[in-house]
Amino acid sequence: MERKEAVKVENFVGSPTFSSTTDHVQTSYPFVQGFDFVDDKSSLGFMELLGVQDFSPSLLDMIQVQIPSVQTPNVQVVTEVVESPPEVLNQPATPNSSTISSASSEGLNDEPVNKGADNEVEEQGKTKKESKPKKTNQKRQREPRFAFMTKSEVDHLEDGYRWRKYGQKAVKNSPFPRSYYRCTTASCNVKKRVERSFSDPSVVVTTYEGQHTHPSPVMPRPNFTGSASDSGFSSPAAFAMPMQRTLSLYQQHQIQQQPPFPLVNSFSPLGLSCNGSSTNAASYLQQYEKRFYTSPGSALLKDHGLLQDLVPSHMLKEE
DNA sequence: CGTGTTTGACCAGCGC
DNA sequence: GCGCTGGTCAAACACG
Repeated sequence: MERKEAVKVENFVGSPTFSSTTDHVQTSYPFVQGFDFVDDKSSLGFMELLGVQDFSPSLLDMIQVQIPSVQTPNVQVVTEVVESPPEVLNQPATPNSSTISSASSEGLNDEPVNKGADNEVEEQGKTKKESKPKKTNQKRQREPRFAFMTKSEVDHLEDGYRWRKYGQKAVKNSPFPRSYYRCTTASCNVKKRVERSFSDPSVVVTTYEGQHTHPSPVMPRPNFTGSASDSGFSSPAAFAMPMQRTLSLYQQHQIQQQPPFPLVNSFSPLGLSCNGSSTNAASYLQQYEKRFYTSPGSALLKDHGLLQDLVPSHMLKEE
């Protein structure tokens, strides 16, 4: 099954069908409200999962951007930053600034998190019942999460990392199940959830949680100076995550001197260091901006986690 | 044999 | 307290 998907991903990347263009690519940033398919309760489950509750239409309008297609892949991405508790999101949003977000206390603690998956694994030779002295008085803490929508036939999009599926649950009011994946690399507890939009079955919603503590194990570091030909990719891991779109858009905004949203999260949701207590979307943006614009080539090459794994090298080359 | 998926059961959080 | 739901575990299974 998974293998079949992998094959499909390859086709997804390289096939002429995929490279054919659509009229536009719609990209929404970076609030949950950006999920324009959220129009019923079925999707709310996901929104709740993301910890967002306010779905203001006006905000939605504000953050949605449509850009004309220029070599636009048939992909729709809605990038999203979800790293804040709802109360933080309710902060007055300045239209120009990246509204978004904000500091998230959630999951950014240095404190060891009692997540059932990590260290617990070793101790879990015992029965499940007697172990799991999980959270005591503290609420469950989560890593910052980043979600984006991708218009794709396949549910599990290749992103250069290796994932192990550890669960699948039916989503309330949705015919499509949600799959849970964990990074297979030891000591890396990045997780991701994949589900298909109920309203638009062609849209896959992927939510990443946590940060990779390692480079992509699948894709050899591409040589951005020309390793990837125009004809294809040497690795399936070079899946052309529509991030490229956001990058372009980001640059557009730069040119227009219009403070963009923290698209940085859409480039590399997990590749940035966000271990600070004051981490927020804006600071992500600043971080990325700094790295990207001070040394575009090297910054991208160096360590952008998903970015360099998701964005085809020939795309980056163009940037 | 190693790796990954499937799937039922379990657990915690939350609302009532 | 109870029921619902999301998230996770882990045994069984499939596959190369």
